[in-house]
Amino acid sequence: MFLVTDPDIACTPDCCVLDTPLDDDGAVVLAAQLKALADPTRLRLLSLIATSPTGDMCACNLPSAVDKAQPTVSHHLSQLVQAGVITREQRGKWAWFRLNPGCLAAIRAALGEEATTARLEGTPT
Amino acid sequence: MFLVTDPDIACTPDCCVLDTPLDDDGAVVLAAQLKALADPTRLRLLSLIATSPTGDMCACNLPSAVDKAQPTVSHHLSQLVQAGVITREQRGKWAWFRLNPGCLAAIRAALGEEATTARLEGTPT
DNA sequence: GTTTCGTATCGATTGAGATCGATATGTTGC
DNA sequence: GCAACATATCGATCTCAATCGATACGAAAC
Repeated sequence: MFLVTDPDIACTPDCCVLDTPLDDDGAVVLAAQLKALADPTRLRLLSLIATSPTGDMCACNLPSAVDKAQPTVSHHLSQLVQAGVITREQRGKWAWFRLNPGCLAAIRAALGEEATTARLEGTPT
Repeated sequence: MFLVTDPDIACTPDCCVLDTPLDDDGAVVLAAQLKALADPTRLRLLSLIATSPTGDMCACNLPSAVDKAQPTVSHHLSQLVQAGVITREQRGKWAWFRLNPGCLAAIRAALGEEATTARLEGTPT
């Protein structure tokens, strides 16, 4: 299994699938990023955290919010943190999570910038 | 398993994880889209097709290009077509594949538009 | 220290998916 | 019709991941 622990590395897939053919290593890294997002429960957790009025969310509220057991939610949150999509902060005995917007932006960039898409569609920029 | 066959449905996850909390159904649809991309071999196939000078690619060249057996490549191409990311066209006995740019754009949109990310980062638009 | 509570880890189960050899399907050319 | 070739499907194997009960870890309160 491919592990990404450094958020700076995790969130800079400095490639775009529409620009140059993806090499093997680049494909593995980007696939790991996408895999972290490609689960309904993780997407819901991410969305709950991202849309929170305060911008962060306590882990204690999440199991009931997504209707999953506490170990399951903890597992998914770890995956999201490891991928760099969210960050974890310990406050007393509670764990709070916050979106790392740059990571999502990097993934979007790897899936093609607006300009590139426009070029492929023949739309003048 | 969740199946998406209609490209129009497949490519319009009309939600954004950063705008409103994702409901269960929306999460399943978006996760299916991302799962189609979350594989190194599929990303390489997608990249090869997207960056081809002519914009399309014959299936006959792909197994050697990604160093996988023909059934494996056929399987992955089917997944990409089913997800709506690429389209298939039969020319004689050859199958040609082409990028569907709108699908990638829709996925990027579901992962947050630039404006939304800027708002979360506090950057004035 | 002990209790209480929140979270992470462990262990087991279950299901999904990546891979490929063998084979079927379909198209072209003879 | 048949032969040759391109692609898809089948079937089996193997690996990985989602889930959750039980339990360990850790912090706060008493």
